[in-house]
Amino acid sequence: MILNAKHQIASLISKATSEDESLCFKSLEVAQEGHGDIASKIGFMLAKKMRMRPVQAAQEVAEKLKPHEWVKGVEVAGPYINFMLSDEFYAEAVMRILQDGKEYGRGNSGKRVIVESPSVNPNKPWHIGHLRNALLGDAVANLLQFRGDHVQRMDYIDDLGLQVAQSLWGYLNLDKEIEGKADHWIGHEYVKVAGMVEKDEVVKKSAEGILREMENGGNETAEKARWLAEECVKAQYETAFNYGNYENVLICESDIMREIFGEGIEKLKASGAVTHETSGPSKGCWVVKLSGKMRGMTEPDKILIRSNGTATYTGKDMIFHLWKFGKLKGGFRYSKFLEQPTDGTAYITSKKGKAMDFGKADLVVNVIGVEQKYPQEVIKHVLDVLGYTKEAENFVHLAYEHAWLPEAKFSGRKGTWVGHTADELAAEGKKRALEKVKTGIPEGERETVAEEVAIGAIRYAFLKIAPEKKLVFKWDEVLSLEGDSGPYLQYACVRARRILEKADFNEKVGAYGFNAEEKRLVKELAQFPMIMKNAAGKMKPHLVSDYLYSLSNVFSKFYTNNPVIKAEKEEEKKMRLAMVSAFNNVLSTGLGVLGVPVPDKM
RNA sequence: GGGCCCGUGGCGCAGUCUGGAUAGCGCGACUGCCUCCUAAGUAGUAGGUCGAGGGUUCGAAUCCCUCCGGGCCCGCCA
Repeated sequence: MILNAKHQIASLISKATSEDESLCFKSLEVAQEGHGDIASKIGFMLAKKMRMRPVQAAQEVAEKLKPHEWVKGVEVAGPYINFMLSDEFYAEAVMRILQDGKEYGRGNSGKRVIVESPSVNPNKPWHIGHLRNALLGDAVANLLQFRGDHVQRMDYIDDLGLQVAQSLWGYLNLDKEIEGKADHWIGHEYVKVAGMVEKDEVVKKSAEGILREMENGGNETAEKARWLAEECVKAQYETAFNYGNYENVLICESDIMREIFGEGIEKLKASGAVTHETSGPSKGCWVVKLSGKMRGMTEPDKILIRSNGTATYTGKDMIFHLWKFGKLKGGFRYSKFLEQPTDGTAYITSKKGKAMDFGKADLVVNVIGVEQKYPQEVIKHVLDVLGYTKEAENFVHLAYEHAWLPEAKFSGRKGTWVGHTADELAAEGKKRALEKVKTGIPEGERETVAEEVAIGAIRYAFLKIAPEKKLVFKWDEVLSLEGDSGPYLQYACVRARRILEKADFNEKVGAYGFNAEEKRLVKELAQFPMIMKNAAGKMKPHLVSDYLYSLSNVFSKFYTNNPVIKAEKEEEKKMRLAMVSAFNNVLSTGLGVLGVPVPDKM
């Protein structure tokens, strides 16, 4: 709605100045406190052209402005023109939100999008670094869905890694039975075996033998490895579900190798983009020549196929991306993996299964650590070389900085994740929240409330900071229940809902004179569509967090000083109820995108 | 050697893309506010050379250049 107001005002300025409407629009911003509602810096922009100083230019323009029902007043403040919006605008803004309901601010872009996340190796539980990836991926997927994209949440499972082979070696030779939660068990097993491998050449060779069998496929060891990997992923998904995450499809590396790799590599070879080296350091390899085309690298080539005929990680990923963009004829078959509590079935690539409509994306978003920036750029570059210019543009590496502990970085091999897994974080959060839950809440509901508060606090803590920011992990900050935190937003939402429960609300509201705090609230609400569109375009959930926090802040101030149910006049009560309902609508939608749950009470 | 990211009150951040009015917020510290819709709230006080220096501009935290500090990357690992 604030956009509509800006367009109206741009039109007024355009008529007054005969300047292009888009230029006038560009001069507008949502004003800060004390400078009206919408401010124009058109004075600066036209000063030179009009051969006067900005202050005079603003004065000239202001005098020629025609009235509009949404504009109550115009004030020239030095070089700025400040517009005060009318009660009619505010009333209409509130009604618009109520009419649109859940659809308010939603787009209809209709793009096919793949969001790849979190792609955690299937040999350990999620630690807080993986959690950051998963939450970012989930929130970005939600944001794009809100924009109207058709989103495939895709999880890449590296079931052919040495880590899985080593864990399997431990399973076969040491313990033979999974105890407790599979991801934790496998994680410990891996630490144990990795330690042995360092000292014991026989173990090392044995584990490497397992890896070879896995890569060859079609044997009992490979089946077993796949089974173990899936057990681990299922356990990791328990963690995911606890945090409210879900996936649509899991793509296993073993299936990439079996189903699409051959076609992909032939395509690359035939395209001429990949060449076979007959001399030099990369003799016998298939490489992409990058000399002079990519900055920041010493070696001019990137090897996709090694001289022994096997594929590098980048080689596999390259072909995976040809598939993601629908550039291969072949594809996968899928079978059901898990029924998810939040959003239906997750499918996994498999030998049998059925064909399904995954892939063929217009836009690919990879949520991957910043340390993989270079191989990701290689893929983007090769797409471009292959003539897939549009696809190269629509290949996005959403890089995030890692989260680590004050004392050390996480290492799967060394087991530094022990005591700092996403599971333990949720448990600790719940414990802390339980201490704060009001005694007035019945015993049976306290656990649920504490869980929702904890998950909300953690999700918000991760999502409120920009992904490129390093995150040195401190329990107290992530589990904060006050101030700029998840529970603050939940609390505002709960208070709003309680008011709505206690009062009869009829959407028909007559003419009304808004006070300053009411205007602030409505103005904030009216910016929601603009904020969401911007956040989706940039794929930055923290812009949503920021907005929702300041919205809740404005609501809290409104709440403190403006009684709703006990409002003095009937019109006042009606309009305030409408505002509270609009606030509840916007905040609930926004929290939904962030995946922050709202408890019934707190 | 080259490339990318970060540097904003004691601590943690937003704002930088798209330059504008006294640089916002949270934590921590201090002082107030619950006979009134949930005080996980709210009102206020103290605390800042926006890493440094130059440049562009009527105007720079924001754009350009140089430098400093921290991190990541430049593999026939993934």
